[in-house]
Amino acid sequence: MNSKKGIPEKTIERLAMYRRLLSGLKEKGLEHLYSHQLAEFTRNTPAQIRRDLMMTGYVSNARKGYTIGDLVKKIDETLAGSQRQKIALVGIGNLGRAILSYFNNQHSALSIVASFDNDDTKVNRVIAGCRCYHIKDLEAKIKEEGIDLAIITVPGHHAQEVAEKLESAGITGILNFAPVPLKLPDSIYSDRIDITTAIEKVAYFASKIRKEL
Amino acid sequence: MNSKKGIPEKTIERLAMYRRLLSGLKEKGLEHLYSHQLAEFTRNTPAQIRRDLMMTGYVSNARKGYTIGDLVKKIDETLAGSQRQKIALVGIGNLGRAILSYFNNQHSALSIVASFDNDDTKVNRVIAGCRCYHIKDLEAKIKEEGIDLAIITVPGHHAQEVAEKLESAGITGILNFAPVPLKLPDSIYSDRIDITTAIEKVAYFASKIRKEL
DNA sequence: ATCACACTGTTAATTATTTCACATAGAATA
DNA sequence: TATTCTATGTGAAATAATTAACAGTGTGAT
Ligand SMILES: NC(=O)c1ccc[n+]([C@@H]2O[C@H](COP(=O)([O-])OP(=O)(O)OC[C@H]3O[C@@H](n4cnc5c(N)ncnc54)[C@H](O)[C@@H]3O)[C@@H](O)[C@H]2O)c1
Ligand SMILES: NC(=O)c1ccc[n+]([C@@H]2O[C@H](COP(=O)([O-])OP(=O)(O)OC[C@H]3O[C@@H](n4cnc5c(N)ncnc54)[C@H](O)[C@@H]3O)[C@@H](O)[C@H]2O)c1
Repeated sequence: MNSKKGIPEKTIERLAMYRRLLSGLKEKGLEHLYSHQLAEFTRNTPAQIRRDLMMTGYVSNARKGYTIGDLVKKIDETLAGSQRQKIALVGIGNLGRAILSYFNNQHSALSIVASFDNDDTKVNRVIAGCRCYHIKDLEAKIKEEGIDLAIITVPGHHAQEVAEKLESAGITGILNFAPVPLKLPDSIYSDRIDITTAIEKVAYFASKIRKEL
Repeated sequence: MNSKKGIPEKTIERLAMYRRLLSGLKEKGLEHLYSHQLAEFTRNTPAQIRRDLMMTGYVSNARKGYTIGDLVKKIDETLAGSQRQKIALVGIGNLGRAILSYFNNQHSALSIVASFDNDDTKVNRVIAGCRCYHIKDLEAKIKEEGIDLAIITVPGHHAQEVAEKLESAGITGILNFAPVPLKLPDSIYSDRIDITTAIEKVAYFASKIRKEL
């Protein structure tokens, strides 16, 4: 019933964030809130909030604001969060392990069900309930488990090669932490988190602020 | 000589990325490249590249494309990367340690010079050449070392409190990994990396692609 | 020395995102 | 029941970001 054609990327990001925040508030016993309250929590404007929530098709009952439970449910639907999706993580290094142990405690609809490495000393280790397989078994395992998504945390110069393996294994979405843009067909959605760049950006704008004062 | 008023955030991010990529290419012996080559490497359009590089004020010599060395230097200037900035990292957990050991091997103008935790068992440990101090010494240490920036990797419910400590210690830029938006005055630039949200976004668009095919 | 070519720098057009502003709705009050 | 009042949903306006288009330029070929 939802699904116009095309919710903006930025809105999707914010919806995911609203959902997490709202779930937290619900657990604290809060039942209703207004756009300006959510705006306060998330550090943006009430207008933005309303426009974002509009995309979910949820209709509040005006005077009392949004009913948190229903809203969360509606965001779930919108984000297709109702469907379970399985994730593979490739590269059990420092970052990979951090993400693995963090993420699998958090989530419901998404979970990391297998990890891969090319280092034999890591194969068969179990971290956060998730076993590490050798990279050579990647395709078989992904097909066997019906895994849809992947997180890449291998060194930069291996990222493209790993991405291509994931592609031929049938993965449709990749989140890449390696500092290298991936060349992939449009039939795969891929996004990158570039921590170094993010720090450099903070450095730039912080130093700009310092100069202006 | 550069510094119009206000290079867009997105451009700053891309410039930082171009710089890293170009530095790599230079080390491999490449001296010149065209906007369409850099576009190929970074997975975007030549027009975008040219527009971004325009902001640095660098002028290429038409027929041969950009001289990589000079271009990197110009990006350095633009990103104020010439000035050294010191960084503090708060929260030596899984993620904090991963970032610390990664980042301090990488960079020249930016480095993490101190870390902080409230867990006594972590205090005084040295990771990647960086000593961990007790959080109660945060303000003193930051002032003593002249630290400008901070990375927050503490659990969500401590992030705001830590951010406020950083604020009163005089920090002007924060990169926050906790899944909580921070309330801070405009005199501090703060950005957030939200890994969970990023995965959810990939899940959304990947499943959208699957449906459309 | 001249020409032709391929790529740049930049302005203009397009597209995406955010903000504004207001008519509408529906609880609460009397 | 009628009235008031605050917050919503949404078109329209404003702003930001990307893409296209093209005149200009220096290089290498002739
Ligand atoms: N650690 C960080 O905070 C951080 C920050 C920014 C970016 N990154 C990027 O994330 C990636 C991982 O960083 P890290 O610090 O965890 O590195 P790491 O060296 O600790 O881990 C890399 C892991 O990948 C495995 N690996 C290497 N080649 C492989 C292959 N072909 N197939 C499967 N596994 C392979 C290695 O065995 C190792 O376990 C790197 O690309 C790094 O640039 C990390
Ligand atoms: N690990 C990940 O991949 C990941 C992914 C997404 C988000 N995050 C976020 O990053 C943050 C850190 O994650 P983590 O997995 O490293 O957690 P962690 O529990 O391993 O580490 C947290 C560290 O912060 C310290 N700490 C707690 N309160 C503190 C305080 N008041 N002052 C100073 N130090 C304090 C703890 O002692 C611990 O060392 C969390 O907010 C988490 O939500 C982590």
